[in-house]
Parts: sequence; C-alpha cells; structure tokens
Amino acid sequence: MNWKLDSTYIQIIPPKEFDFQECLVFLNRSNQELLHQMKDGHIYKLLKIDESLILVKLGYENHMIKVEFPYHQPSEESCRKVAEYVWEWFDLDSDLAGFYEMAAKDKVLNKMAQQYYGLRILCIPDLFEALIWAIIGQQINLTFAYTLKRRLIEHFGESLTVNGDTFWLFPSYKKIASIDLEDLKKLQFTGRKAEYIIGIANSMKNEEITKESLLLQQDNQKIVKSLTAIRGIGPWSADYVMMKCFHSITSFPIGDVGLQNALKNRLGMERKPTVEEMKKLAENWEGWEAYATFYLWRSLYE
DNA sequence: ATCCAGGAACTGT
DNA sequence: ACAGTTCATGGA
Repeated sequence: MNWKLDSTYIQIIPPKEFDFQECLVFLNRSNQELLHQMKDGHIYKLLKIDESLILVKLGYENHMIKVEFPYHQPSEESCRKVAEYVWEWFDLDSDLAGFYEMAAKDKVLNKMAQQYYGLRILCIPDLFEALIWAIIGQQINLTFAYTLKRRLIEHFGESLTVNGDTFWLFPSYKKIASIDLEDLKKLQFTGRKAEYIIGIANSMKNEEITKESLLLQQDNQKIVKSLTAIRGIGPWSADYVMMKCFHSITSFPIGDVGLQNALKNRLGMERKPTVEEMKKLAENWEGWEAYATFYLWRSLYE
C-alpha cells in the first residue's frame, strides 16, 4: 500500500494503470445504490472502522486519490484502516501491465482495454456484503437485485445524516442473524434466498466463516471449495466473491449471463456463446480471466 | 402476455 | 457423475 497521511486528509498513490473517472463510471451504474454517492466528481461513502462511523470523500488530484473526512477526523490508526479499505476497494494491489499486454493482442479485449484503460475491478472488501450481494444477484435481473439490496439496507443497515444527506452502511451479519425469514420475505426476497442470507449471517456470527480464516488457506482453489460448501453459494457466486473480495485475478464466472451477453454483443453473434466457445476464447486470457470478465461487464453499460 | 434474469439445491437415475 | 426440476419474482 502506497499512501501518505496529512493533518486533515489522506493521499493514496495508485499504480500507473489507474483511471479514477473510469472507476466512477462503473460505480455510478445504478441510481438505487445506497452504499456510496457521487457529487461533483467526488465519491462519498460511509465506513465503520473500530465501531465508529467515518464518512469519507474521495477525489482525484495530482495523480493521487485524496481522501477527506467531512464528518469528523479519525485517529491516525483509523486513517490507516481507511486507506487500506480504499486500496482494496479499487483493487490497487493488482499490477495490470500484464493484462494490457495480453489484451493488446486479443481480438475481443483489444478495443475495450484501450477504451476503459485504468478501470480496475471495483471490489467488495467486506466478506458478508460480498456473499449476500452474490446471493441477491442470483437468477434475477440487475435492476430488481438493486431494489432488494436497497430494501435490505434501508431496513437493517445503519445510517448517518450529515447536512440533510443520508449515508448508509451495509447491514452487519449480527443484525441479519437476529431477524426472521418473514422479515426478508416481506421485502420480496424468495424463501430460499432468505434462508441462505440468514444462514450465512449466523455462520459468520458464530465465526464458522471469516475472511481471515479463508485467507489462511493455501491457494484460491481451496478458498473456492470452502465457499461452495456454504449453502447458497455455488460455482458462480464463489467465483464472484473470489473476484470482488479476495482479489483473485484468475477467477472466471463462466456461467454468468451478463458475461455471455457481453461476448454475444462484442462478437456480433445471434445467440449467446456456449460454455465451450467461452473456454476457447478464454484460453488467451489465462491469468487475467477476472479482469477480462470485468471489462466485459463494463461493456454492457455502453 | 411472455420470456428470462449477473444460479443453486434438490431429486431421480 | 449427470440431467431434469423447483424455486418464485419483477423487469423489459
């Protein structure tokens, strides 16, 4: 992590392959998003660090991400944790030089890599949020998925109101572990999804699932195996969580309908590609499957 | 109306 | 191992 602490703000120095505006485009894809807000080219997001609420304002100046604190100034130790969160959020540890080198020679990715240069996978550092968002997104359209997420947050998340603007946190697993199936069904969650979500909240409350213990596993394959052992988490969700929470650049959610549609569009096909056709295309992406996927998802918002 | 959506568990062979 | 079925609702 490359960062500096000033008296009233933090500066984060991203790697060369980074474009703040491109990341903003992706973050702005739903007008139902409650977990961050855009205003005048800045991102506002509420975080909870060491049990205290911290509102951050992110901007881009002099090739650095400037993090300000409009609500109150956190301690030096908390500032370090805020910097770590932002570093993870924008996936700043990945060195994309190899990705662009590969993409330049790839007929599918070539144009996208230039068009979206500097876009990085927008991550979900919080494991509970990543797992629940994967479950919400299963087998429903993205608009409705955002509706469900918004309802979940509004009913069970903490919020902070500053100068008339309300900022939200994703609900904690402790809170979700305490609610009933009916509470979620009332919000139009299916019974099945309500079971999965409350089940995961309880497992995390009992510390049967923690990000820390999963990170101790020797390789990504073992983490995937642990994830798919969780009820409600299948291959697609496991790969999604690997990309968005564990920074795996080789994960490839091949069953993803969005990915299939993006490829269909880019290749001018009449139908969606088959799994075999996708594997063939992905041979050239080896080592960068997650970034190829993310850029293809981005292409759906043109 | 009709199809299907950023799947997964369950059931039967 | 593998294929078929069920879940269940809103968006386009």
